[in-house]
Amino acid sequence: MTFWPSVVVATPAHSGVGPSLTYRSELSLAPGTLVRVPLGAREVLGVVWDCPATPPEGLTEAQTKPVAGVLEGLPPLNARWRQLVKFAAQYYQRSLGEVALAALPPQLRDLSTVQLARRLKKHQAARNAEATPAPEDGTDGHALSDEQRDALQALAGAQAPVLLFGATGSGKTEVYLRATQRALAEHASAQALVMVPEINLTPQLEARFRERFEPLFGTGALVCLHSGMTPAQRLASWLAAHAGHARIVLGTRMAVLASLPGLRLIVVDEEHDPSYKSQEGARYSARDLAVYRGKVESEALAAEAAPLRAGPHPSPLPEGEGVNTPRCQVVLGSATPSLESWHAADQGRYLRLAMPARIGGGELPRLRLVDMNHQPKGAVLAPPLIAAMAERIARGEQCLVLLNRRGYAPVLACHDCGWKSACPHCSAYRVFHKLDRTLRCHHCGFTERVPRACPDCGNLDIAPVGRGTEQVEEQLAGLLADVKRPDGGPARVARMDADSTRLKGSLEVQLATMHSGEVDVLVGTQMIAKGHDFRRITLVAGINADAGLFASDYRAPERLFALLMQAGGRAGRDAAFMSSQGAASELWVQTWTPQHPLFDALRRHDFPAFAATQLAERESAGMPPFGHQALLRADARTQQAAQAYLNAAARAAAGLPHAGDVTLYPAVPLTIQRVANVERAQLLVEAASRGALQRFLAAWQPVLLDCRSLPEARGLVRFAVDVDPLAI
DNA sequence: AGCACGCCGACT
DNA sequence: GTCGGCGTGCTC
Repeated sequence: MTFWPSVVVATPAHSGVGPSLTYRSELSLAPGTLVRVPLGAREVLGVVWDCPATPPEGLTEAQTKPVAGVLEGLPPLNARWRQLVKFAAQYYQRSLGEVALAALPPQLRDLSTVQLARRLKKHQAARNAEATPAPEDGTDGHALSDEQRDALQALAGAQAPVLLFGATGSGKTEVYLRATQRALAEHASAQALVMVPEINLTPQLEARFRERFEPLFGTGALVCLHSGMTPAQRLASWLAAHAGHARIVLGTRMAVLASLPGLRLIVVDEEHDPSYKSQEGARYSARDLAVYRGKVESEALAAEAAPLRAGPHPSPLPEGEGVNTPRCQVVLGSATPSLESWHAADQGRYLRLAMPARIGGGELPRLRLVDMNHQPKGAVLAPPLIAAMAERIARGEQCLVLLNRRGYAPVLACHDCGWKSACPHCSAYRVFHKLDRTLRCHHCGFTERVPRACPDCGNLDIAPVGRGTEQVEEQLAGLLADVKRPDGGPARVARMDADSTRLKGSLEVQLATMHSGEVDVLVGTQMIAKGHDFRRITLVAGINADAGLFASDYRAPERLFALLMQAGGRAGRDAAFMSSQGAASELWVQTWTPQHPLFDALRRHDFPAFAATQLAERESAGMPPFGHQALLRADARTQQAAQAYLNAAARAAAGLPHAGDVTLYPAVPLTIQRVANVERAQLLVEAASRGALQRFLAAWQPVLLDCRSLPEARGLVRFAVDVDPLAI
């Protein structure tokens, strides 16, 4: 007997290959089976999507090739996973195979069936050797606040995704831990997925989870899944999750697509963070997919449970809507939720649970706004801020200084002829890095040694313009040179950004010097605002915080509010230290627009009020979450070609079904028009509803392929659709 | 995406 | 005379 499995492989939507390819097989292959199949001249990894016993219409035996091999020892990917992948592919306008294969560990693609079998055997042996510890009550010694208790109780009965709106320091992590513990206790094969926005944040959360769950489930029960791991580690983690051996998967956005057959809980920590939106390949939102995945898993669990309860042995549990129905809970946590999630909670689609108070009764930092219009001209740091920092250091407290710019200065310029350190490959300036005397383009990576003199006129007087973290570190060291710590030592300033943490392990080293108190002032980019608990910080300063407010991005206020709230949350986290110091924590913000209403809400720590005003503005402008957007992006050798392609695609859209439900805007160049010698342009699509946008995009897809071959689009390098873009 | 086939410039 | 550039086209 012959079967005709339809197999998805990693061909992109624009390759012209349909959603799947049909092969031949002597065996019936269950949907979700991983196979190796011939494709052109090579052999690739594929996922069986369907396996009928009759060939599809119009396909002869001669046109099909046999399946080359089955990856033995791997259970098939289940129907819920396949539904998630199918939804993601459809929603984000990508091919099924591209999403499916991107969700699998890359090494699975390279390994032969024999190599894989060997690897699986090794893992099994290692697992057998590992002893399962005697179960203990892992919650011993972890008292809950009333708010945490209430939140957990509400969470237990929630039939919708939960938006955990918890202030910085309110103990959201403990809620995640308890929710995980409860979910895992439900069933011997139950699994939990916990996501964080950045790789940097995994180590400390991993430590918390290990400490709590290793005594209960052993060392192999928790695995991490993120792009910072080696291919072998990623494969091992993925296999453990897929086999169900891993009870907890902790990872970044990619983890949302992991195979988790026993999934009962999904936590999305810092759910507002833009890192959850993928910016290349399939541009999915891991947060949105988490919500969808929770729904799919819950429906499957309910369908499984329903016939049991209706069966001959009725459940002794109380009857009623939803009571004790097993489900996969989704928890979105943030102190400054995304407006999308906030709006969903307003509408009752999500259950909002608030934890406004800090653990131990600590106060949130007081806002100190510095009007830079009234400060000495050219001052990077206002004198009152310097004085406040000096005072704190003298008392043995620490300060954080936030500046969203790496390097010494964003531009190097010649005052004589007007030369600037432009990148030859991008429409951007190269950043002056004083430490290694280089000019570096942060967009394409092009790096050169700093010229001794102006390359255009030979003038020796070339100077940095503007300031970055390196320069602020240098200036602060000078300004605080005479300040003494309580131990009599000089104040010490350090810097932490992507440059200082590039080497493996250096992040940990820098965090350790901060924790030990060696460092008094830490200057850094966004990365210092996120997650890290430094107990002696009492002052946080955003020194060029509102630069982003002048950008045209309509999400700028939301992002600034979240950043400042998050940064401020680093201060005064240790209530005992604060009361022993007798000092209040402060969040200093240097701004040229102190009258901005954002700061009023920030002063009151009133996110709900801020969200309400932002949502009102969005509603009147028809912006998300009230309207829905997609971008068509084009990369080309010339800006003209990029725009011509986009405008041709827009013209061709006119006759399409559902075209009347969307608005297409003219093509425009991106803010940074050229990167690595590729010209970039985009076109905005707006619709009143998600459904209308989806229907239009589906109809548009083939047109987008056809338009590539138009004469005016000559020079087009690639195009991509970005559904629900974060920036337009 | 890969990888082939295919037609034009600098090297043994 | 070949090696190799990347432009077009196909993959069950």
